[in-house]
Amino acid sequence: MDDQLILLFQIKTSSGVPIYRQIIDQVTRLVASGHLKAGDELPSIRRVAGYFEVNPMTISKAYSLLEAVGVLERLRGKGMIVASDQSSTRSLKKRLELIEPVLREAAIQANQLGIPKESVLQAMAEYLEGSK
Amino acid sequence: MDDQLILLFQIKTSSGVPIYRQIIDQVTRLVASGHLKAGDELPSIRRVAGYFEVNPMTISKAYSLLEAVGVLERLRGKGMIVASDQSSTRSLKKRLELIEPVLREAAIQANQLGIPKESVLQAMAEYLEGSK
Amino acid sequence: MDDQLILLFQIKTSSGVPIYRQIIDQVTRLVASGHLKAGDELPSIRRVAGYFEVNPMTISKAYSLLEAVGVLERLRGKGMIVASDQSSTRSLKKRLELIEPVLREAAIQANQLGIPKESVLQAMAEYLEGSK
Amino acid sequence: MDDQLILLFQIKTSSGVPIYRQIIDQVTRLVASGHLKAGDELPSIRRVAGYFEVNPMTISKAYSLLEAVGVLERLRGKGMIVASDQSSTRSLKKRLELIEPVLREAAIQANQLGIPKESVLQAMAEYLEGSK
DNA sequence: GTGGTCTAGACCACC
DNA sequence: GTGGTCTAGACCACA
Repeated sequence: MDDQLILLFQIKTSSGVPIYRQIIDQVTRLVASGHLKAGDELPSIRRVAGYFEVNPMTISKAYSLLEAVGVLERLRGKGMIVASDQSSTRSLKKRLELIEPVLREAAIQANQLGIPKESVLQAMAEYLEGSK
Repeated sequence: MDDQLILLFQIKTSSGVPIYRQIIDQVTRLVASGHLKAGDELPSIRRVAGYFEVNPMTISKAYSLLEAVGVLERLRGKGMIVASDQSSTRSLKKRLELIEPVLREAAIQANQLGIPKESVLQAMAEYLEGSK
Repeated sequence: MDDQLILLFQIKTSSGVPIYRQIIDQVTRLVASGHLKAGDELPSIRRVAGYFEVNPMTISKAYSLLEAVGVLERLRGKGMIVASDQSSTRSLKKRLELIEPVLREAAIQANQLGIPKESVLQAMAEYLEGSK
Repeated sequence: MDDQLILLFQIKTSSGVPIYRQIIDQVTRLVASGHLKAGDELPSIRRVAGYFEVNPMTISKAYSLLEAVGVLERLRGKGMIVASDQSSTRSLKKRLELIEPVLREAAIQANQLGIPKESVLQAMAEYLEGSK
């Protein structure tokens, strides 16, 4: 497992979202988008914990929950790998479902603020380019 | 202070988001969108608490934080009103700043999922209509 | 009683200090400094309340407390006047005692902030000129 | 977090000033004067509450407001630390701004009492020595 | 271990 | 009537 993968993680210590949640969400998306494929190894708990200077228990919790959901598999003595059956999460439809909540929330807030639809979409388009 | 205003609040107990946060967010948006103007009275802590059957302290916490941020003002012995200087939150630019975080987050997630820009904007457009 | 006197009052509705306290403190200082002398009439409760758009009860409370302390006297059907015996509050020593609390508080805060003595005194000197 | 820090707090129950305000003011000054630096840990809510025999919520309120103002930061599951960006409160100029209100108030009162400038400054100088 | 949230109820100050 | 402050104690989430 090389360091490259660790760099795929983006952890913000003070952002309201709990660290283990950030890990879970990002692994889920990396798998759904195909950046991580069935059988790929994940960086060890110790590596991630050391790299981000967080408690190993926190990473462990994230991995365990991902295992419970069927996204990861535990390989005795080796570590965690992406589970074999990930077919269901690859389709565009499935991926759109994953971002539906945050899109809906954004839409609600925009409407409550009375921001015109065009302005919202324009801003969104910008951010989509910017976060590439 | 009539009942009309209380109806502007939408509180969902146990939706993850703490009650006092829901109040804060809604008042902020009502002010930013112009539904609440400088000098407008807010429903009293006890009224809101009674109406939604929550503890007065919970509402008090929300109002106090809104005062600390400068959105509300206290009228001793009378109640809370919208603070006089709200010029900074009215412009479209300022309102766009208020939803920037959630839009950015949505953009990041979409890109991590590898969803094409057009699909995201299309979905967003739908939700904007839907939440009106 | 002319309007001049009303102008001697400075009421800040939103300053933490209760309105009736502001009235009391200012009358006390006006008497101690000799701006108000024994027998002088004070503006009626209605005038003050009307001028500052506050509840007459608030002004009444302040006058009553000043009467209880012996600073004012009630003249049946006429209003309030400065009490006859005010000799004890006129000396410089007595007046210095009146500002001791606020000076001490300022000194404590300055020391906790580690501000050099000279800077504090210089700032104070400025404000003394400015508030004349 | 050792006991040293708790000793930096001075809480006077029932002195007019609410307990949570006393905490806020003292932390603010400790940070501004450099006694507390960015990253320093604060004594836990439970420790302070236990030490002074006050309700944890009271201390929590103080810490929360200090976080809202940007003086403190939360370390999830660990505690509160002094926020990283405190550059704005360190300079002598900024510290002078912090005591400006109380100095101004003192100046106003002194002038209303007609106390000569020299007497005020002399008294102030004494108190500055006395409160060291 | 840490802080966050909420409740139920008390007492106070102000208007 | 209004909000402010505090208590005592419960339960939860996070590390």
